[in-house]
Amino acid sequence: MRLSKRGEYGLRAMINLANAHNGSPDEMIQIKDLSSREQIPSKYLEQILLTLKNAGLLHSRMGIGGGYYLAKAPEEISLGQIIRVLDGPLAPIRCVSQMAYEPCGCPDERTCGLRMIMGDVRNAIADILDNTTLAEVTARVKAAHALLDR
Amino acid sequence: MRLSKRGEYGLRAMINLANAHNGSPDEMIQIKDLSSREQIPSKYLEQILLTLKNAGLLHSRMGIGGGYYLAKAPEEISLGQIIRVLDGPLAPIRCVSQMAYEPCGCPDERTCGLRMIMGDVRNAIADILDNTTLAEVTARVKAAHALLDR
DNA sequence: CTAAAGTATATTACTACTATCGACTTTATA
DNA sequence: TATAAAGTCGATAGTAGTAATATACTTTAG
Repeated sequence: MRLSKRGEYGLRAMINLANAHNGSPDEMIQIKDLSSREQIPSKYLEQILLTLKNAGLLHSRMGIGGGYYLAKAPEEISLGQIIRVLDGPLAPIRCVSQMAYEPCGCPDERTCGLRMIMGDVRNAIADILDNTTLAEVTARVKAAHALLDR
Repeated sequence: MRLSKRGEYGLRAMINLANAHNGSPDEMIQIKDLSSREQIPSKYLEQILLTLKNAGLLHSRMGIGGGYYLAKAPEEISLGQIIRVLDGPLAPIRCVSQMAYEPCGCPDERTCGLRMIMGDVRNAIADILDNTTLAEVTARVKAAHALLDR
C-alpha cells in the first residue's frame, strides 16, 4: 500500500508552498530551495513540479527572482488531487477505482470478497485524502509548532 | 496506493481457501484449481502459497490428493496479516509504519504535515484490514450470493 | 513403482520509479 | 543590452521491485 516517491515529493513540495502562501508575491519558492529543504533531488523535483503545473495546481515565473507558487487558494487544493495527478488512482486495485475502473477477471464482481473489502479501503483512503486540503495541513502544522513552542 | 499483484493473488487464494474451509479434509484445494479459478499463473501462485505456508498461515499435504488448507480458523486470520506477509507494511510511507518504522529525513517529524496525514491514512487502512478476518469476508460473500439468488 | 502433488532455488523478463544530462527559453537588472 | 538566474523540455540511463518461468527434487497414495 505504498505511496510512490514521486507522490511523496510532490506532496512535500505542495505543503511547503502552502505554508508560504499568503497572497503576495513573496510566496514564490524556487526549486533549489524546496529541494534542499526537503532533501529531494532537484532535477527530479523539477519534473514533478512541471507535472503539477500542467495539471493546473501550480503557477510559476521564469527568470531571475522566479519560482513556483500555488495556482489556487490552499483551501481549494486537496491532497487527493495532488496524488491522483502524480500517481494515478487512489484505489488499491483497479476494479474498485472510481476514476480508472478496470475489470479484474474474477468470476463475478458482485460476489467477489476481495473487491468488497478493497472497496472499503479505497473509500477510507479517499475520505481522508479528498477531504483534506492544503489549508488544513498548514493549520495542523502551525498547531503542532505552537504546542512545541510553549 | 497500489496493492501488488502478489498481495492480490495471495488474498484471492486465501479467501478461496476460507470459503472451502469446513474443518474436514475435503477443504484441501490444489494449486492448479486455485490458479484456474482465479486466473493466476500457477507457478507464481506456488511461490505465494509457499510464502504463506512458511509464515504459518497455511498448511499443505504433498502427493496425490494433496493441496493447501488454512492453518487456523478463518476467524483467526486477518487480511492485514496476509498483506504484511506478502507485501510488507500497510503504511503508505515508512515513517508512519508501526511494524517497520524508518525516519524520512524531514526537518522535524513532530511538525511534518505529510506525516500527520499519512498517519491517519495508515490507521484507516489498518483499521479495516486488521479487523477484517477471512471469516467475515466469507460471510459477506455468502450474503451477496443469497441476495442474487432470490 | 509410479504418477500426482508440493518444495526449492535460480533465472529471466518486464516495468515503473528514480534520477541525470544537456540544450533551450524567459526575465530582471546591472 | 548583456548576463546570469531561473524555469522548460525531451531524451535517456540506472535500479529495484514485480511478475513469471524453468528445472530439479521430495513426498505420498494407491
